[in-house]
Amino acid sequence: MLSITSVFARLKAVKSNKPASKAPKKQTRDLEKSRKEILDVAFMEVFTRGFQGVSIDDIVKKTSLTKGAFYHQFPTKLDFGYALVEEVISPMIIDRWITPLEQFDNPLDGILKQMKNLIGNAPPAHLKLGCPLNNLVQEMSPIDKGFHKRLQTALQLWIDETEKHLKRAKANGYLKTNVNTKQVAQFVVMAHEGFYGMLKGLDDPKAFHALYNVLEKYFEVISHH
Amino acid sequence: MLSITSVFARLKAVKSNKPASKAPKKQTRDLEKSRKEILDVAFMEVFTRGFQGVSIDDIVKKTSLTKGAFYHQFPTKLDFGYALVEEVISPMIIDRWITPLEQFDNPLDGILKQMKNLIGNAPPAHLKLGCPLNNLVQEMSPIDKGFHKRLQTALQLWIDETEKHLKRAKANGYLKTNVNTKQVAQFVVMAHEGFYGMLKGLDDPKAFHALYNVLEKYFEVISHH
DNA sequence: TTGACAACATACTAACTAGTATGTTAATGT
DNA sequence: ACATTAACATACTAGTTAGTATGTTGTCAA
Repeated sequence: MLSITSVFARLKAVKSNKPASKAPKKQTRDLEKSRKEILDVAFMEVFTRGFQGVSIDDIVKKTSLTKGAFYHQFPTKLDFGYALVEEVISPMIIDRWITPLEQFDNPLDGILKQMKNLIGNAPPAHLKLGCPLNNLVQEMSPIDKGFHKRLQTALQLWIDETEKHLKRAKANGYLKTNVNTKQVAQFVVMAHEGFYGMLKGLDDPKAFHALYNVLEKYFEVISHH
Repeated sequence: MLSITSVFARLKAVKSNKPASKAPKKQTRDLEKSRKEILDVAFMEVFTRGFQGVSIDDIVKKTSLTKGAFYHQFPTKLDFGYALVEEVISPMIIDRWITPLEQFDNPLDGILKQMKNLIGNAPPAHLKLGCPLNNLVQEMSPIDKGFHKRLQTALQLWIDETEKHLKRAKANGYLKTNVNTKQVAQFVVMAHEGFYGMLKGLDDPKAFHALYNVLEKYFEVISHH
């Protein structure tokens, strides 16, 4: 049984759950829970085979539900894809790449350390799948406007949240005052996508360290010491 | 030999029914020519809609040929995809990103200038399509071994050829002697893919300059002056 | 308790898909 | 000049696809 959390062990449970939990009500029908189950299963399917490469029949077959439930949640396959971006992938980015930075006094260290944790130490089997967001950007952004819009929003969120921490780095005196935080934030997110894309294409496990070293050196250049 | 010099310029180009320039070689059947026509048309289709998003019927419909010709050339859709990578995309990378560097005494300048030419000055409509190689890497690399192998070869070619010019840069005294040319070559190719992916996702035309400036600054750090 | 409706399940369809089977014709060697 | 075959064209198939039509049942307010 594949789930998001089993793949990304560090990913905490996100999103809402059912209303106030009083008595253990044995619900056999729960709209939100069903939506979560579908999106959870579908995430892995789309992640591994692409949006166009996955059929709705495939998804529901891996679910405890049926096609009726699917189309009760999502009017069309595209709408389902939009929900994937907004309700699964976007929160995941925050959880994996932004929230952890809060623990670092120097966000630059946090960015590097997190890259090492989540990319450098990832098993090759995971690296071959790339980045869920980047995959969808490359595949669906030019094909469908609705996708493009939502993927753009997700990317911009990542950039904006990264910049907040870079501003904090500047305020804390780690970052030189003349560096353009917006530029660096864009570059950092670009590097994430580029790293993922590269490691997906190449098989060389040493490639990460090569890329990482370059980024590290760049960070030194823009840092006070 | 396929030499697609300006693929991007022929977004709207019609098929080139070139009458023989010299001897009136009025061939109505030409295996190589047919292969070229199919791959040429198919490249744009796959480029815009993805490999899985394009059907063989779609492709042949945009061709002067039919399905019979297609399957006479390619045993299966996958084999056709492999040919796309090897016969169209790989030569394109060399044409667009490697060969132009020969004209530069300082290859680092050439890399930056070429990025500005082919990415920075590209019309937004083209940027939205991303990079043909990167698109296929993200979409097909985890799905099919044959694709993965050939895409990896193409990427490695790009890296290796880039490194050759970086070594030349070092020999010419432009690059500091202590820099690892292989690392930098990997980073440069990663940056290309990252740039493309980023600009595909975002709509901001200024994003290129932000990314470019960072890369330029990094090049200064590793350069003699 | 009982409608009433939300949350499903099941069965179906029209369109599309990769691939095949088989026919047709242009080129080529002899 | 003609038989052979490579280079196609045409017609078809079995399987898949997104989406729909319609039936069933759990849940809850009154």
